[in-house]
Amino acid sequence: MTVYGGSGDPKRSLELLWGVQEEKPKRGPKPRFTVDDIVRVAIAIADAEGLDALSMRRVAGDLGITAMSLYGYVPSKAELIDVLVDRVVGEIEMVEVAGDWRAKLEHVARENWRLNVRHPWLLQVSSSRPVLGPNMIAKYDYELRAVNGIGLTSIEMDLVIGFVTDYAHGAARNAVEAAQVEQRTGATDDQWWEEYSPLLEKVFDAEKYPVAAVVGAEAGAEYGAAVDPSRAFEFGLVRLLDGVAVLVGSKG
Amino acid sequence: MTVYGGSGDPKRSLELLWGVQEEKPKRGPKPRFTVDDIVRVAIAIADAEGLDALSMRRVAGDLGITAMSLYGYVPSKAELIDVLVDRVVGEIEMVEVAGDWRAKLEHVARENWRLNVRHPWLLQVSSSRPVLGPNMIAKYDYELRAVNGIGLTSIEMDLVIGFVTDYAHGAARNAVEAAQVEQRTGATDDQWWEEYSPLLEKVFDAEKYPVAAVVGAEAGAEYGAAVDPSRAFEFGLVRLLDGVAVLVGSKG
DNA sequence: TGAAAACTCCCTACACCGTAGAGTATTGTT
DNA sequence: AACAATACTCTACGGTGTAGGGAGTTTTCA
Repeated sequence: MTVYGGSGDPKRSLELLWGVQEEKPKRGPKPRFTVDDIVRVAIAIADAEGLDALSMRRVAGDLGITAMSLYGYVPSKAELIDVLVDRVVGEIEMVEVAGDWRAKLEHVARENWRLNVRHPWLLQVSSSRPVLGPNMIAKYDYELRAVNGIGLTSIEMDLVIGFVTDYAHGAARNAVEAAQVEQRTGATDDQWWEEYSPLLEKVFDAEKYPVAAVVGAEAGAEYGAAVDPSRAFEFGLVRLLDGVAVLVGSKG
Repeated sequence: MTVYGGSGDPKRSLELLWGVQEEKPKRGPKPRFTVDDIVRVAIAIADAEGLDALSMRRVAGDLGITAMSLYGYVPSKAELIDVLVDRVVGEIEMVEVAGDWRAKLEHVARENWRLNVRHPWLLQVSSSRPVLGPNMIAKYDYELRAVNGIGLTSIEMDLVIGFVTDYAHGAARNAVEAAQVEQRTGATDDQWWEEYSPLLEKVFDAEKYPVAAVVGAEAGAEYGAAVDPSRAFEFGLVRLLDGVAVLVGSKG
């Protein structure tokens, strides 16, 4: 279900990511493709149809070769995914944001949100022991600079960045799932609720759960759905920055 | 990869969850098991070996029957997972916490964290349009009561609870992945880093990324690893509650 | 100018997955 | 005893990642 990055040979993954080339082969037929071709096709598949659709057979098929031929370019699927991740991480807009740390940090959160919404399959790739490709490192440095020189220790800087990026990932996950659920089930939120609510009313005891009854009803009416992920992101972002502000303020 | 809850027939799922029984059959052989037996076995498998190991064949095998026999109890795997989720959600400790909203909200966050760490496969089940079983509803009501009567609107209460639970889920996800990566790769963080760092040093340009170099080194030394998810959770929890406090304070 | 080496790519196979469809065994009712 | 209803099994399909071995193509060296 969840796919794991960094599972393959770290050496080979790093070589792929940083373009370190062992001396290239002299004899034998020329490869028809490059790793770059494969990565491009793979990202297209994952973006359009999700990580479930990204199989070795599918990638190979789109290139016009067989699954096993890919193993001449890439040691296994795990390393391929490592490369995909670092590739799209490079899409993060790493501009110098005018203003204070808060403006910069907000931009960091929004860029992380955007990245994950644009490439939802990223949310399914585990990030423990990530393979540190060039774009991943550039991103880490860029994000740290948002909170550099405002009185935080290195540890605090690292924790704050983790806090912000994790939040953005979680919020993006909710947004992506909400967007996909309609397509997956073939029913809009309205249609779903129309079928679901009469069934639920038979079993839900509004007297036993008065708070849930009131809040659930009001929230549903306000959102026009069970949840509104985009609004939740904006709401949480303010709380989050307020919370960091308390920390920063305590250093002054 | 990600598994989707609530994909099956909502009617049948709700019946399973709320124990609504169609009149039970008179003729034919007695069922050997109950849905409860199946759920218990399935949770044991998922807890011990993850959601990937939870196949219909595996559950059936553990019960001593064949995969297809399960379809007499449960319409499909999707509904089974719906039931699993509501079942473990019932483990949340819904006690009246002494103190103010902050103490209550902290308890909510910790219980969500604990639940997801204890049943890591929960993190792989999509939560859009969740099937609202009895335990899910009880949890929602319980959590809302933590922020009831402190001047927030219904919408704000809903958003705050979403903010807190989403945070706990994300933090738990990191903790679970960090714990699993060692088992999965057969290498401790130390071993991994010993093999990885010399390779990375060849490609990492400390002059190009001075902030990342300093912070990464200090953080690594402090944690004794690349990350410390438990510490990150505690750190973020304080920021998060501080941020909510700003909102609550503005209502006073 | 062969022959051999090196390389890319294909084919087959394995053990899994969820579940459709059809068949069999067991039980209760008439 | 006959029949109906149910529980369960068996087989099959199209999918997964990738191991192993063979086929075909290009370059190098004698």
